[in-house]
Amino acid sequence: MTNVLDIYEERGFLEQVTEKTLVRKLLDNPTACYIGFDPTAKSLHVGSLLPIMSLVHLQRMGHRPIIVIGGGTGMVGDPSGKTELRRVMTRDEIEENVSALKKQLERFLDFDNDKAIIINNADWLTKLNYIDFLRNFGRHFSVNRMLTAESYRARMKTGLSFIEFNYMLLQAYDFWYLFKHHNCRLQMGGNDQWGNILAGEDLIRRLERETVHGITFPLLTTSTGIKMGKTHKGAVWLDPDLTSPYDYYQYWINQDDSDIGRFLALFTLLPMKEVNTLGGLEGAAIREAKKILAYEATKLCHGENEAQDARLAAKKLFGDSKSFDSESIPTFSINKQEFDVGTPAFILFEKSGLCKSRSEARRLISQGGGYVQDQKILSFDQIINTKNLEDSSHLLLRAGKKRYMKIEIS
RNA sequence: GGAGAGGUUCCCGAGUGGUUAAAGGGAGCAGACUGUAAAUCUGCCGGCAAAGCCUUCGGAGGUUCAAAUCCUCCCCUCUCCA
Repeated sequence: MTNVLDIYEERGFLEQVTEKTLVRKLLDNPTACYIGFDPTAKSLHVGSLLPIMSLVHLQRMGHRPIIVIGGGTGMVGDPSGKTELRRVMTRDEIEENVSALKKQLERFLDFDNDKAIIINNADWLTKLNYIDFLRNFGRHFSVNRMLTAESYRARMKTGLSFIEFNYMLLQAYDFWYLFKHHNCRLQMGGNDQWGNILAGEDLIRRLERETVHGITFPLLTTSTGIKMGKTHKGAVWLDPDLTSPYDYYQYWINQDDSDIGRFLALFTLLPMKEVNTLGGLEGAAIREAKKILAYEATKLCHGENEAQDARLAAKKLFGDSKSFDSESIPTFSINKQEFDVGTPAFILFEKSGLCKSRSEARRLISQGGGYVQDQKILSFDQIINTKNLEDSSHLLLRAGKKRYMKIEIS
């Protein structure tokens, strides 16, 4: 049987490992492994996909993923990767997010019979007593050591508050808690978590004289060096209400050529043979690989049907024979009366959500980036009404080359 | 607690009484070129039915015909000292 570690290695998941031979040995047998997720938003986004995929592989190989939602640590704020003090969230906000995230993860992992579990660290962290905590756990942390951690060193210039400084202790405590209660001997996370993971490993060694392990993943940036998952609309969410499966599919298909091979390995479950073949494509042929990446990634997140719809919509909108009727193109409804009267183009663009403001819509159209039924709109205040429909039953607006919006008349 | 520096539009960062919706860079958007890619070039990049008007430079007041810029108080951050 293959060891997950080999899968990770082959697919490019590994950045740092505490000790490879020992981790491999550990993973020869079913193991509980934890990853923490921040409840700072009500949905996970593409940036969290890498850890999620790592758990998918883990579970497929017979191990047990433990997802820790940082409801407790979220109240403190992880300084890693942040240049500024994080906003402190209220308990209610966090609670709400915790349940939303749980739902999303269920798409990727099987939680039946506790094959994977989700827990909120607020359950144990909020019960801690300060003095007891200091005496029993705080004594094992050397401030001198902590200050050498990259995450803290980076903050020495810009400032670091005491509440954030404690984050590392809490995450270490998490690891210890999971070790005690769930026999968890492995923690994974983004490379910015390395220091926190080591702190936990260290704590468990001191308290329990046991060796546990950690793995970190590379922090993904696109080839252009930008953090993944941002578009002009903001983050790319896994929640279909925040980012439609159509947009999700489009996000993947628009990735840089040079990222495709790497992303296929990380974000799909295709066999590596296939990944390597697709990743080796060059020139325009890469588009085929992108289609597969987009389809597979959408399928994992939203299911097969949604992925097919998104693919079909893309084919219709971007293929040779353009057609404008597809189910999964983002749609905006307008009532018939209002439509018959007519609306200036820039207002329609703003209303439908294609543009964030009317000014933006004006600019777009003035610069020649606004289309109705594939016809360029010549002036921003051109009236759009029934006449533009021609034979069609609905209207298709386009912003730039790639963003579409279907207008339905109801 | 003391001394100093600072908080500017998504981010970085200029600006120290009118010519400032605020330089420059990054990100983003559009056009050209393409392959729904990258690179490159060009334009845009607070809002508004818009050659005008309105709102922005940590917050609240004040001086002035005129304030991001000057004064007062407050809040926050950093550096050094305790």
